[in-house]
Amino acid sequence: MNRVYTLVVCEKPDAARRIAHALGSAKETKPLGLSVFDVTRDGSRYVITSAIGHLYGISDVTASRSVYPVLDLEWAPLPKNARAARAIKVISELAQKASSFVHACDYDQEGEVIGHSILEYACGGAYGKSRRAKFSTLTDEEIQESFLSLAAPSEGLAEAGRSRHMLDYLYGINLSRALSRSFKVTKGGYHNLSIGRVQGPTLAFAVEREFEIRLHVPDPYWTVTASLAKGEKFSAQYAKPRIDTVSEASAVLEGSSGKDAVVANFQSRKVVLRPPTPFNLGDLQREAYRVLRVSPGYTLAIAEKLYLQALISYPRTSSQKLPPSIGYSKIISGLSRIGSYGGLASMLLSRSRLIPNEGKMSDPAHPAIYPTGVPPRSKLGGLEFKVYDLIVKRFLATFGDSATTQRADVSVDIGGYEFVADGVEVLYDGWMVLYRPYVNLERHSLPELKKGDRLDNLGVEMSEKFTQPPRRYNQASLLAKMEQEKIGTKATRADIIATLLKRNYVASSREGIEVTDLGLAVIESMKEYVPSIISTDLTRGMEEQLEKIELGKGDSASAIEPAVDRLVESLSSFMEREIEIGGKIVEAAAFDKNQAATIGSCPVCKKGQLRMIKSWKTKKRFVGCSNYAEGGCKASAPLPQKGGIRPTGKACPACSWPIVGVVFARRSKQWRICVNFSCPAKKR
DNA sequence: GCAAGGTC
Repeated sequence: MNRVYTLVVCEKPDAARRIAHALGSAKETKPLGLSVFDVTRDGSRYVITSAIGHLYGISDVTASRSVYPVLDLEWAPLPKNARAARAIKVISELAQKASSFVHACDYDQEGEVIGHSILEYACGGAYGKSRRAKFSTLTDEEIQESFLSLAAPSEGLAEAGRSRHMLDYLYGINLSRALSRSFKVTKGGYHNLSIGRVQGPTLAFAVEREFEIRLHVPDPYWTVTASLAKGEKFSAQYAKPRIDTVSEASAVLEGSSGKDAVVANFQSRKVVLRPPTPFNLGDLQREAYRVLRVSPGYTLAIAEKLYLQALISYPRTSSQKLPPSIGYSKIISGLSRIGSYGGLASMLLSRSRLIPNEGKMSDPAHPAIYPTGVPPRSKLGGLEFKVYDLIVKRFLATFGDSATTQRADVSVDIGGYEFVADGVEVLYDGWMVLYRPYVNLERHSLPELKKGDRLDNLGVEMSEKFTQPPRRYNQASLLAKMEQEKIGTKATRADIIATLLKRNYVASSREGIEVTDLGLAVIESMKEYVPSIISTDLTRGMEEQLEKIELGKGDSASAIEPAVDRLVESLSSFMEREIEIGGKIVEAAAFDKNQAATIGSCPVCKKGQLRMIKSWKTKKRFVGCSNYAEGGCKASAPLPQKGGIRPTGKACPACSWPIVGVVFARRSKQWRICVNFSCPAKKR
């Protein structure tokens, strides 16, 4: 056997496996549990192994977590990560006998950094002499092609990526420590507070919406609706959709009730609906939330799994474009042999030309998400299949014909008042056939009408309504906002939202995402001392700098040094007033805790509030009175130990103890129980 | 028990 080999470093074990299989028949060994593949192709021997994501990161050389500012940073193996440490050991040993190196991590900024660290620190500074494999999908063809056109590594990209790590660490760690320290010097003890370049603006988006909602004053208005028929029934709205006064609405109602209804105008026109654009990750996450109610984070996890099985292309992409080089007809004929896609695929395969309806967004390293056409090796699980099906049908639909709908508008005169209605009907399905059952089009029909037609007036009604505050963000719409503002990466936006929830800066309720008092207090303190951290400007400025570095027009130091100067200045003014800031944060956290735990007023002492308490001893939760201390009220009651407890604000009619809701799963039915253990209404 | 970014 050839003793000389090229060491191929991939980003993750599954990528190493796919690359090895694409290059030939590989022999696998597992030193320290890490897969290593040995394969010979065209007379060259390759030893292929992988990282497990980042193996190195920035580490703090100071020991204590309550010290800031931290400014001396260095790259080091990730601490407390035994798997990463084992991978470094294996790669270092393989590197010693390697004659050359291939950097085969994902082709993007972060992938460049992952490979750079490994080649520099575990392979004796081999980054500069390594060669880069560039692929955007893990299909055999793309991998083989990438090995035929190995290029020099992108040093600018690596430096830009390393600078990004530095800046985020400097801002994030120092400001998070400043917040936590302000809490500690005020109240003592540690409270885990954090802020960063992405958390800051994301929380600020939710705060802005929170204010809009809290400051909204509902304005009454009235609507008048008529039930009409000509063979087919339909309803029509008074032409002024918002009537400001009850007297005006009553006049319309009186003037139109029981009066002749005559078509004053009828128009219909054709509307062309273009096919949907290919999915980028955000589009997929939003659509999966809309049609499957799957959270953005979970959708990404499923897509990642499908990618590693080579069923779809790289999912962490912002592109909405599908270049012809991916081989449209080959993919579609592949799909025609999978499951029930044969019929849909053959509709497209019979065409002379295939042209996808591309969107505007692009990505430097990857095309939009598309199915590879490779059949699944084993049956896909329920949700996995649903997400795969969504991706396949979206891909097919982008090649479909434009659909045509008929849009009709009618205006009806009823006793001198104008009422309007519209109808939407599909004349030609086009791409919609390919995208069922995910098409989002509301059809409602109108009967065949023409000017002068007399209609049956089946009754007119008026109703009072109130203007509504803007809707709360949910996880999908907040993610969409982050995407729109270009904050975070496609791969981490869902995680950032999870962190805000974990910190209790926001809470997720049935209505959506609500900002807590703690979240408000954190934003207020940052607004005063480091306003840039809650604004998207910080990211914008950083991106500009990084792009220069990537293109070789700037260096890391010139981006980092001025940022450190500004940060140090802000931190010192923050520290000067940390007791005052801490006071507000402590108060807000206490308020939230109290708010969350309060179940209702105490029927025994009639002074205190009943709260949910977790026993130190038994770790079980129960209800106790806030008036318990120093010989106060002893009222208490057990609680179910499983499920979410929701205050209802209602009292039991039989015993006047509070009624709570118990939920066992998201969106499941809420069970309402009286918390009083000896409530007379309970049959025991 | 601190960021944001990878991956498991």
